[in-house]
Amino acid sequence: MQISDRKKKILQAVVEEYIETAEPVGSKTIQHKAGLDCSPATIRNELADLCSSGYLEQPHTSAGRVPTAKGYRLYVNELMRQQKLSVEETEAINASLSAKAEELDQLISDAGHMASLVTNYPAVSITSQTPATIKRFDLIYIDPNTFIIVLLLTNDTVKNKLVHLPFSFEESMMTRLSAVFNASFTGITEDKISPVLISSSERAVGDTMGLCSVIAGFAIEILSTAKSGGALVTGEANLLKLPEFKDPEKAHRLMNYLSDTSNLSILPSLTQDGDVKVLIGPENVAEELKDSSVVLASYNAGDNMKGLIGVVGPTRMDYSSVAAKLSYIAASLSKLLGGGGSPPPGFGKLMIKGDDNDG
Amino acid sequence: MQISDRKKKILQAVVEEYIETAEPVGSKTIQHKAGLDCSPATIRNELADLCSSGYLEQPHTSAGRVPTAKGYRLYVNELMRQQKLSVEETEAINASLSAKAEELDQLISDAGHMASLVTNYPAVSITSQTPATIKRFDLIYIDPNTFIIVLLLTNDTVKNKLVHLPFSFEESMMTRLSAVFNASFTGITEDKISPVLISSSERAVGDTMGLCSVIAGFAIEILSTAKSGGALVTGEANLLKLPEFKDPEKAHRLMNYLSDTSNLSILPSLTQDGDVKVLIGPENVAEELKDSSVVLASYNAGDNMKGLIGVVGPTRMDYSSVAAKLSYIAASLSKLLGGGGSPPPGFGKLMIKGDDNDG
DNA sequence: GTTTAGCACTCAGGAAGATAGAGTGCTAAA
DNA sequence: TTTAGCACTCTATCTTCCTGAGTGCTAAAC
Repeated sequence: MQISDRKKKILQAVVEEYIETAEPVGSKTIQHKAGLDCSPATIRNELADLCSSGYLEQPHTSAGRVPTAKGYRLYVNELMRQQKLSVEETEAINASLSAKAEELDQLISDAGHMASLVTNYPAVSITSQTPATIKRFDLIYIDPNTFIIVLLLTNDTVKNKLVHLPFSFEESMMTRLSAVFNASFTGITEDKISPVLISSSERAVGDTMGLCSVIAGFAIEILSTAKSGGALVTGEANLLKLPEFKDPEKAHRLMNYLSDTSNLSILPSLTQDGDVKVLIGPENVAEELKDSSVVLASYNAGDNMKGLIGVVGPTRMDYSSVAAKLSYIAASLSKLLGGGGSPPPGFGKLMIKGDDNDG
Repeated sequence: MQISDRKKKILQAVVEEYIETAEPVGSKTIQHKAGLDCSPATIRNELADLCSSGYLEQPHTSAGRVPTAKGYRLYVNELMRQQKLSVEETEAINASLSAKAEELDQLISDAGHMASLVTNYPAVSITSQTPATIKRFDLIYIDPNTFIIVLLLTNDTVKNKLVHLPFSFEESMMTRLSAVFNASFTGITEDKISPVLISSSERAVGDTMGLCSVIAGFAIEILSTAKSGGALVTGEANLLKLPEFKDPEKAHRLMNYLSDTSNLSILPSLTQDGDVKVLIGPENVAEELKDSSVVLASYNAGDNMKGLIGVVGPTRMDYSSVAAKLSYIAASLSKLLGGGGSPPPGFGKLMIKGDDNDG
C-alpha cells in the first residue's frame, strides 16, 4: 500500500508531537506542527485513513490520535530525521569514556551509565565473549604455602588467583606444574578437563597434595564463567519520570524484568556489528517488553568479544535522538577498545588489554 | 520518662500491626492483637498518652495510630523479638552464597542480591578497603611485544594487566624491571610514585621505551582505585510494591538517590564489625532517607577489608526479620571470606583469596 | 483511682452527578 | 478535493453526598 506524502507528513507530525507530549494529538495541532496549508478538516480525513490502515489509533472516539507500533515503525524506517549530537553531548561522552579507559569493566559499566544519562532511559550494557581457551599458564611462587596462578586466555584476557595452602611445597614444583599444565591444559575447552587428565598430571609432577586439582579447578572455573558475558542495567529510576509508568504496577513489572539480567542475554543475538537496532513494542519477543521499545547498538570490544549497549523505554521514545546517542557511544567504545580505531594517546594506554580485579 | 508495661505492649502491637498492614491501627485491633483484657476505651486512653509522649501519631483526628520514628526506635531497642530464620531461609542463603565462593566480586554481588531477595527491599552491598600497598611485582614475558604485569598487594589481592607494545624488548629486560620495581616500588603509597622515581628506574634498567612508565602507571592506577571500595545496589524494583511508594515521584527520589553510589560511601563509617545497625527515618543524615529506614550489617572480608550489606525501606519495615536475615548473611560472608571462620570444604576452595577479571 | 459503656463528632475515601472542553465525524457547500 | 459548520462523544475534573472507622469526652461502675 502506498502512502501519500501528505499522509507521511501528518504521521511524522503525530509521532513527534506525541513523543514530546505523551498526549493524543489533534488535527489542529498537526496543522501547526507540520505547517500544512490545509484545514483541520482535511487533516481529519487523512487521519481517518491513517487510522484504518493501522498507523494510528484513537484511545477513544473524540480523542486525538496516537501512533501504533506500525506507525512508529514507518517513522523509524522512513521519516525519522537523522539527529546530530550537540558538541556538548559528544564532548561529555568522550570525556566520561576516555577518562577511565584503562579498566575495561569500568569502561563498559561507564558506557551504560553514560547511555542512561544522556538518554534519560534505563540502559543495559552487555558483553558476550566467544568461548576462549587457555593460551598459557604461569605459576608464581610466593612462599612455601602460597603461589599465584596466572592464566592468559586466547582472547588476551588475563586471570589470576592467589592460592594459599595449609601445607608447604617447593619452588621446583611450580616449574614442573607449569610445564605440565602448559603442555596438557592449553587450547582445550572446559569439558576436556577430566579427572583422568588431572590424575595423570598429578602422577607426572609427583603431586600428592592436590595442587593439580586446585589449578585445574581454577581453569575450569575460568573457562566456564568466561563464556557467559555480563549484563548490567543502570538508570531504572528514569522510568518513573515517564507518564506511561505513573502506575507503579507497570513500572514494577518492567523493572523486575530488567533486574533479572538473564532475561537480557537474548539481546546480543539481535544486533549486527555497528548497526543500531530498534525494536518497537510488540516486535519484542518478551511479554514484558511488548509495550516498550528497545534501542540497541553493538560495538566491537576487541578480540572475540562483542559488546552491546541499549536503552529501554516506552514506545513513545525519541528514537532519533536515542539512536544517535547510542550509535555515538558504541562507535567510541569500538575505537577505545581497539576494535577498529587507533587507541587514545597518553601515558600507559598503549593497546593495553589487561584487567584489574579485586580478589 | 518511664513507660508502663501495658503501654509497651500496646506500642508493640501498633508497630507490628502497622508493619503488616501499612494502615493506621485502631484501639479495637490492638485489643485483639495484644490480647489485653481491657476495653478499647482503656486502650484509647493509653494511646492518647503514647501520642502525647511522641511514640505514636495520628494522620488526622479520628484515624488510628501510626508509630513515629521515636516509637520505632523504642520498639527496635526494647520490644522487638529476636527472630529466627527458618531452615529453608538459611539453607537458601547458604546455597546461594557458597556456590560461587571462588569469586569474591561475584560473592559480594550475590550477597547483595540475596539480601534483596530475602528481605524484599532494595539492598546495598559495599566494600571498603583500607589502603594497600604493593607487596611484589612479577612480570611475565610472553613474546617480544607482550608481557603481563602481576601485582600482589599487601591485602593479598592480585592484580594483573596484559601489555602489548608496538616495539619489541628482550626477556632479560623483564628480569631487570622486576628487580627494580620490587626494590623501589613496593610498600609505598600512590603519591610516592613520582616522575623522579620513574626516571631513575628507567636509568637503572636502561629503559628507553617507556616500559617503566607503563608499569608505574598501572601501579598508580591500582593503588588509587584499590582504596575506594565498590558499592552496588540491587532490587530497587522492590520499592514499587510498597504502598508508601505508590507515588512515583517519591519512589523516583529515593531510587535516584540510591543509584548514585557515591551517596552510599558514608554508610561504612556507621557500623561496627559484627553489629547490625538500624537507622530509622530522620536518624539518617541524608535528606532523601529521612522517611526511610536503613538496616546495615557489616562483615569482615579478610585482610584489611570491610564489607557492608544493608537494605533500604520505609520506616514501616520488618526490622526484626530484616535484621536477622542481614545478620545471618553477614556472618556467612565473614566465614566464607576467612575473616574468622573456617573456609568451606571442597575442591579448589582452600583459603583462596585470588581474583578473576575480564580485560 | 481505674476502667468501661455510651455517644456525639470528625474526617478520609468512594460513589454519583454535573460541567467543561477538546476533538471528532458527517454533511453540505465551495 | 477541500472546507466550514455543527451535533455528538467522551474524558477529566469538580462538587456534593454518604458511609464507616475511629476518636475524645463524659458519666457511671468497679
